[in-house]
Amino acid sequence: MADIAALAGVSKSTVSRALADSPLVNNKTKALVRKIAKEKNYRFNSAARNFRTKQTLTIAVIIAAADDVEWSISDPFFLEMTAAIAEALDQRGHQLLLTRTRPQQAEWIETFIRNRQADGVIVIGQGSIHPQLNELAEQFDVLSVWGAPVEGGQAYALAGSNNLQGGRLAGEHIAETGRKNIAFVGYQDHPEIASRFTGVQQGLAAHQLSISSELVFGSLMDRNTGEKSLEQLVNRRDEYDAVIAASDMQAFKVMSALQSVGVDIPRDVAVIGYDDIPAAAIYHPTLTTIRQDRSAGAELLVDNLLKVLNGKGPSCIELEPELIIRESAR
Amino acid sequence: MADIAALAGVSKSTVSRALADSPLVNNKTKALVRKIAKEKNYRFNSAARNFRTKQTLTIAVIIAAADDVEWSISDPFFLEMTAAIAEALDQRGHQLLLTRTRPQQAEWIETFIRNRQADGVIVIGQGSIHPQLNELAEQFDVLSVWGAPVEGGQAYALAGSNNLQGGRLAGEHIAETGRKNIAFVGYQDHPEIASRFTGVQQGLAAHQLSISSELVFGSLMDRNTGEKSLEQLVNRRDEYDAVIAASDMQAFKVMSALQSVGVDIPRDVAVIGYDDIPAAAIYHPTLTTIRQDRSAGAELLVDNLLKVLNGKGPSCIELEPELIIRESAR
DNA sequence: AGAAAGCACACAACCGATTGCACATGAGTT
DNA sequence: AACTCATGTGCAATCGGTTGTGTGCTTTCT
Repeated sequence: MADIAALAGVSKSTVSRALADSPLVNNKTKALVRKIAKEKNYRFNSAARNFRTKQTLTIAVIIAAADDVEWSISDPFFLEMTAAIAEALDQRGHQLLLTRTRPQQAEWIETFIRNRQADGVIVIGQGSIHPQLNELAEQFDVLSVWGAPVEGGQAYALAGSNNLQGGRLAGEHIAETGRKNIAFVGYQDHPEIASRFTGVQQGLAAHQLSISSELVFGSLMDRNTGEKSLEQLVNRRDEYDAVIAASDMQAFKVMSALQSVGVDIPRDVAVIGYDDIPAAAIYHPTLTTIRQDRSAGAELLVDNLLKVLNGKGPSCIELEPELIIRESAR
Repeated sequence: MADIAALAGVSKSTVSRALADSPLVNNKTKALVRKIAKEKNYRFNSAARNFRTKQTLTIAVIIAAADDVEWSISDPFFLEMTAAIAEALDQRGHQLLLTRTRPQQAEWIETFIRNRQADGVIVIGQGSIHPQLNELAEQFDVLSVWGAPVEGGQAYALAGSNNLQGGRLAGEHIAETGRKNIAFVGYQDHPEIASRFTGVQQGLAAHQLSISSELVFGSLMDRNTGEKSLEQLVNRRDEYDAVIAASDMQAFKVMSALQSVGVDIPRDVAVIGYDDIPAAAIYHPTLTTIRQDRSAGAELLVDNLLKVLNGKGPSCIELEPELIIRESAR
């Protein structure tokens, strides 16, 4: 930058301002400086800039893994959400720092914020760590979370799909296809899943149906109990004619397990997932599911975060999910 | 840091050295400084550190999307590889900056290197952009790529699975199951896929089989021609009794399309994929595939990069792939 | 005992940009 | 003609660590 200044016959400050398009600089000077900078192929040093401005234009993204689920591989939905966030951040001139810190571990956020490695943090998957997130949000206003509203509210910015509505869509649709005995699969202690479950119940209730408590199963993704849940689900296969799963990945597991024992999907058992990951359209049969718009969600997460970083209070927005009817339940 | 220095009754430099565990500092002083730093909950400012040391301990990861394929969503394998790289980097004390720049676009690398946002770059998926990568590697020694060796060598560090061997495993296995008429699906102009194809041919040749040129199809993931390729593949379904796909995602597409027209997998047609993404074990039928060890691959990519950054020449290492026999072809 | 060597620490420069403030110039006003 | 004001530019401090060099003290050796 000093070189550019010398070449242009001006001072460093003028170069800095010219490059930053400051109104303090004469247009002619500005043009000259820029021309020289371009010729000399000048690149600003972002380490220096970050240092001076105390902003990194970088956002840390954490895929929240509960201790009981494997990190990252747990669900392609999270990975794709991450990709969508990368895109949204990029459009707004920010970078994405992907981290594998487990948010349950204390101090994690300090690594990013107090060390000034990132300006803010996006957490994908609120899972069952709401309390920790809330505590952090009260200390640092730098948090944007994908998940579901929690009773009593949350101190962090929240974005998510309307899980209640999503569940309702699934419940109503399955009822409309004439199914009577519905099973549900998923973590009950995740706010998102709990809402979906409630929604499903409401949707079924609208058609005078309900879910028997024996047909409610824990998450198939759970490292410890997943295997057992799946086994039970298969054993009781004569007791239901439809399964509503809390995620597409779980729906796949359900279908695969049932198909292996000769159950025909959807003739014998209909299956509905949640997320609409790309594989849902490829599986055989193709999967009926509730779509969460990842791009819109990502933009929401990012915009929420930027608002929080600008000192505005945390917002809480839900996206309307959409029922995608495919072969597995129609 | 100045505060810590004052509290400890020493100078900033001593604090810095104490925290960095420098041998220049007396152990007692070191302990004292650390104790105070801990008490005061001191966090170093990494912006300042990066600025001064000219290293960021950050590595940019680029998922190389060809122009003809959608970014990121193209294949979960890449996303999972990214997650594995995050883990490997983390273990080595580095951060992962996820970027969506398309490497075809000139200047992309300068953004990261000359701006000092990242120390090095890992490219996942060499695709058909070897020439651009090579040119960049000659300018900057900061590149580590997942892909396959290219005729004439490459100036960048390369890691990948032994695609020739992987193809061979697939070819031999399919021959051993008694299949006679084999179809192949995948981008021929990607070095990785080309090697796999050659391997398949070799594996088949060992059993006096070969692939008819009409049964070689382009990638099903291609935005423009993918649809058409799949259609042709389905139309010619009586001409083959096995399909070897260049990736699991393509194998899923094949199975799904064939199943939709009443083809039984594996009775009528056997299918083999490549990658062994998690969904391969869940699809019905479960997918026989060639596993690429993502963790090992990620570590290789990272170690290669760190070597290059330390001034050692670019290495080129191939991992041995593994045949995973499941229901779709046995 | 005096010199050389070694240890522990302090001083201050430095990294490269940004930015508050001072200053110069020229235009506009009274 | 003197004064105000706006505009454009330069000076120098600053961000918070790291590190080369210098210095005082202690230990060791001849």
